[in-house]
Amino acid sequence: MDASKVRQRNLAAVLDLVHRQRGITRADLTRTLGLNRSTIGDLVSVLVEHGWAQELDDAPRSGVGRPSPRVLPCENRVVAAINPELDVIDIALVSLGGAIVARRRVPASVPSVDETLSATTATIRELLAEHPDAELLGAGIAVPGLVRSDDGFVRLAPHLDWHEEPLAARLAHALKVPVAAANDAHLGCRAELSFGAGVGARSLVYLNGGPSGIGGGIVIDGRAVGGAAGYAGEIGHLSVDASGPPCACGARGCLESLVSREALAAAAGIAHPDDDELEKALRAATEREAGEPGPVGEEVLRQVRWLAIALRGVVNMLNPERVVLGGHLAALWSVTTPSQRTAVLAEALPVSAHDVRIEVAALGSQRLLVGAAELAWDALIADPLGAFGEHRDRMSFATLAP
Amino acid sequence: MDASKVRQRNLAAVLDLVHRQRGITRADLTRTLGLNRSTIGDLVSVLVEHGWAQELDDAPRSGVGRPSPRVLPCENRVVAAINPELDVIDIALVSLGGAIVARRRVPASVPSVDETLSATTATIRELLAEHPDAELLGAGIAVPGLVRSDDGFVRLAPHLDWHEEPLAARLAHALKVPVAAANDAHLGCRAELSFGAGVGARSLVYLNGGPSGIGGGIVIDGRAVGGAAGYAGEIGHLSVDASGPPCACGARGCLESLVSREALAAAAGIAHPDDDELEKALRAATEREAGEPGPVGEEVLRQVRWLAIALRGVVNMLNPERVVLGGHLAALWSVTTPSQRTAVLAEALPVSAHDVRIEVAALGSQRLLVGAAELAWDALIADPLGAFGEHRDRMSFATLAP
DNA sequence: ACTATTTGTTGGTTTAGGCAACGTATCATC
DNA sequence: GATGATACGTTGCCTAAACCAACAAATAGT
Repeated sequence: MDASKVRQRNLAAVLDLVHRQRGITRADLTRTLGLNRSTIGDLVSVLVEHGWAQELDDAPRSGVGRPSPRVLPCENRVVAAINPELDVIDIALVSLGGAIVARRRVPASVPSVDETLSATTATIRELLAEHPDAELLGAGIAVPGLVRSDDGFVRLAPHLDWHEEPLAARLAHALKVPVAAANDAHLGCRAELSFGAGVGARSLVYLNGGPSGIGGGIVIDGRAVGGAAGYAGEIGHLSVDASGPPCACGARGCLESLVSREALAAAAGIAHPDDDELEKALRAATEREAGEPGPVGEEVLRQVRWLAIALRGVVNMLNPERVVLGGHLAALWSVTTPSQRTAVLAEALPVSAHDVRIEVAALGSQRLLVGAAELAWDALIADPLGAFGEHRDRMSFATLAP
Repeated sequence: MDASKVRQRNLAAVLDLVHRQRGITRADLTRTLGLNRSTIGDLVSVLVEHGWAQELDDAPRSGVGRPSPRVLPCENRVVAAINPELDVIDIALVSLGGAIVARRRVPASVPSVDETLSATTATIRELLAEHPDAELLGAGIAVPGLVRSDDGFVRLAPHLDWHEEPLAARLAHALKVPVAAANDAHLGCRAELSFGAGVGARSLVYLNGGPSGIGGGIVIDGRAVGGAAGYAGEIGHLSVDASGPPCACGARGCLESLVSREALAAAAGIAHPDDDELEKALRAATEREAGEPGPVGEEVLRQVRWLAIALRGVVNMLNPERVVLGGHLAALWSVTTPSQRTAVLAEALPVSAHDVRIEVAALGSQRLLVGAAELAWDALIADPLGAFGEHRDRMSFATLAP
């Protein structure tokens, strides 16, 4: 830890706040980081010089004293965010500050890696052409599968039928910018942590119900948990019923084989709904059933009970500050009654259960793109000077195996 | 992050290595920390001046070049480690470097907090009198119960019948040194991480089978996970069988109600064994039964299967690098066959299961004392100059509520 | 207008890590 | 055992960067 490392950390800390708060006054930076006024001034001016931030004097006059200028992220700096799905490749440019600058959903049908890469690079080039100011600095990919965190190598994406693909390295090769990849639920978690229902939490557990099952992400001490190789967070494969039905993973009674989108949709009488449709249908059905226990209410209750077993285990193990539910778990949660909700953690250890807030994810359909962008920003924000300047060539690209 | 904080961090990093490696050459410090030779020399000399370390020229001649002196922890600096149990209060002085300097097991019978505190302070005074060189710098308490990490406040220790006790604050008041307290399984985990089966692991999960159930500890990125308030790690209350027997915690089918010391001991035909006796009895019984499935082998198999369900969940959720089993879980593991062992993670996600090492805890009956000492050392090592020198009075004691 | 308050700005100070040159202890070879 | 190569400790100087104090600027309230 020498002086230049200190500089790098402090610059990163300032830029991170500017990014996550989407603008913050210098006075607030001073208070939050505990550094001297003059140091903050210096750090901000370095960031401005290097094109990361701009200062604006639109201070919201908030009391006596000289107004503090707001430091805003430079929005022409963007990263690409990619989320390949079964029927579409979702691609966006996301600016510093987490705003989606441009987005395109490219139709596809269980795209191969080759198809995904060519569609992605072409689309990103188009989007960049339409936004000539935008400066592409990196990219992040949200993959519905197991991704090695070191190098963004896709071990397995079952629904896309991808196996052992050096995805990040190949896209980095094509785009000539650093590319990172991670599991989609991880990145949903990252997005909610930075800009959604997880803002401010130091420890949280995120559970996402997606078409391909239940995934999740874990945050401890403000940092996403990857585990030894990046595969952490597979909460869908927590066992909740030893004698339950077999799961695709080979085990029995996994959470995701008992709490499923399909069963909910079937009970509500609709097929292949998106999250909003599902929630609307569930809400309508439960209102229709009113107090009486009908088939939808029963399915909801059944699923909530299985979810409760998993949440109890997670809360007992990790004592998180917050639990965030996304996808069909958010739909499920939104139609539960207050008494059902309190019952969910009634059997968890009281000391841990008492202060947990269970919340519904906030970012909707932008979540995975924002999360993928966060992943890409991470490396850039961690070293605001390293990404440019004289040693750009020494930058760590994900490398393609020969 | 100003210059003095950098100094503090670097001093802490050096001292931490000296402590955990129980001595390390200056050359190795240089390589490990990536600092300049002259800086390491300076840092070490500061630590020596302040009485934390000593340099010895007993270099294990290991090649050409000028030999590097070894930096050793000063072993007269000690912390007290306390572990109240049902029938005994285990008390020790533990030196920097993690060696137990003196230990006394004070008989007791479900001691109250008052009894524990008076016996503890008296015993520590005796031990200090017997070791006039020893300089007491702090204390750590391993409590079989739920402890708030902020201030070492015991929320509940069911088997001792302690409720809402400001334990650390009261002992700090009596001893006039900073005192920390934490859950015993947490501290077992800390001990194994620093000096036992977890050395070198960046992420590990520790499961301990004790007389009062199954506790645990989680390490992510080399740091113990406390959760929002310090109650994380209660892996014994992970549900493994939705329709299982009721647990004392109010839920059903918790791991610790299906995998228990009592059932193992009963099957082996002994009462109230300690860990070693249990392992010996199990080993003898399984050898006696040889290949044939006897009652002991069946109980072992049954418990291993429940354990496997919990471990599968933990591995899928956290993707740890290592799993360490202690207490009766170590005994259980040590009598399993190779095929039973491979079956344990056979149904976990292969990417996560593939690289996990399952190991048996290494520190035996010293574990909790060493872990409690680690907790006490943490605060001291983090600020080697702060604990002494001019601002000793500004030191953060756990304070007793008025 | 005047004061109190908060914040940005500037120039000098201090802290501590890096660096290069030099001294020193060991090993291998002749 | 001299000699050279190697690795490491030691010393003095250099520099990066955060802090500090004094001053300037901009606001709110009287």
